[in-house]
Amino acid sequence: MVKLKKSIDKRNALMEATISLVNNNGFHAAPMSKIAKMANVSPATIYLYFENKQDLVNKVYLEVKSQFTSYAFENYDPKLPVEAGFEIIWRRIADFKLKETEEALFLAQCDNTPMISEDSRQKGLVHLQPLLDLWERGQKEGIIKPISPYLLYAYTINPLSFLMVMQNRGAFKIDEVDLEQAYRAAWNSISVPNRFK
Amino acid sequence: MVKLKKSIDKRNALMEATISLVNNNGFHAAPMSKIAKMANVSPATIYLYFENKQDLVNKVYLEVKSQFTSYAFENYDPKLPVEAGFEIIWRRIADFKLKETEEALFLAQCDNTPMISEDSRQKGLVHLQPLLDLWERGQKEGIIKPISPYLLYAYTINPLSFLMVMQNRGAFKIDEVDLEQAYRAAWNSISVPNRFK
DNA sequence: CAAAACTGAATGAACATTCATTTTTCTAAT
DNA sequence: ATTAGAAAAATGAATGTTCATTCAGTTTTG
Repeated sequence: MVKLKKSIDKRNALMEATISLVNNNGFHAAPMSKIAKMANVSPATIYLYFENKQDLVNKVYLEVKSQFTSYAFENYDPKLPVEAGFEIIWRRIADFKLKETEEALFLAQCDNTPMISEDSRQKGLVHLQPLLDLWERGQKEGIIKPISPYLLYAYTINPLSFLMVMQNRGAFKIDEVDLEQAYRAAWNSISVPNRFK
Repeated sequence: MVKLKKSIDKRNALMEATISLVNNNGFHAAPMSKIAKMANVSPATIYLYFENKQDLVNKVYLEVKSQFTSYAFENYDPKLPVEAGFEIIWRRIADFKLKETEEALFLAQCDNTPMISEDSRQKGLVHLQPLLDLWERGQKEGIIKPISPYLLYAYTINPLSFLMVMQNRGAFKIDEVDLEQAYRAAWNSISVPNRFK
């Protein structure tokens, strides 16, 4: 696509409309016509900014994923000790999932749809590297269990997605106490037990 | 719908076709016409067994969910001590998710689609009660942390879904060692730490 | 031969995408 | 500064496809 100086506002409105509609009732409930209407734009205009629906959704995905990782590492310093660094990142991720619900919910919707290409998923993961590096350092120092990063992710980050979705579905409400307990659970699951602490 | 003595074989074939097609590429890729073709049946025949697509999918969901819970509690005895009982259930669930991949994947697909009604979700949860009871008993005995069952689920069962999906996506392969580590992570996250054990 | 089960083709709605025009913005010559 | 007119943006309606569901008729079963 040739670089054009089209209105960035319209592009943003389209992306936000996409997020909002997908959140509301899944990809199923986000036809191009509705997206256009919500963004106050003609359906045909979408195709000036995006190649097609796949392209639109994947672009939104990458944009939101990037917001997510920026947020997660905002006040992380790789020179911090392992446990402190982990807690900072974990709490930022929790914040994002519980406060930026629109964005977090959209990402959760994307996790399971074939609308997102393998390529986009791969790209979306790249910016998570600082967390993987931290874990590796923790393992070298004998603080974090020597297990696959997939396991580390499954037991520390993924539960937050589940809790966020449940909270959004109205099943229950996460308060400060729950969050504290969730952090303890996450850390206990991946840290090397130390009975002499 | 009036009770008819229609062939149970056709009904089963339709359910299996649904699972297979949904797994292959999401609900998006499972049109009634394809489901019918895969079950060697006319599209019109589906409507002799199910009211409509929603009904079909929800019935399959409840059926598979029920298979899942039967499997999970197959050799569980509520009189077992808490930790032993938990380990038995956890390992059965892990087995189901990692060996009965067709069924487990289908359930994961269902977790995020608006095609499944709130009512069906509710019904699907009912048979999980023995696990909730076990957790409650563990909490009374001071063995399991006094935290919300949603947290307990998020940190012990949900990670298995994540790992299953990742394995199915080819991202990595769970071996015996991973499984052992996963169990330790799950138990460590919810059990009351005991430094004198 | 009647009731039940089943069928392929037809119907109509929803949707992504394109197209022929119109509207807006930009440029540069007066 | 103004404005002609070219380029860029935007549009609503049209197109063609896919799909769930229905219907009129056929086949199977008891």
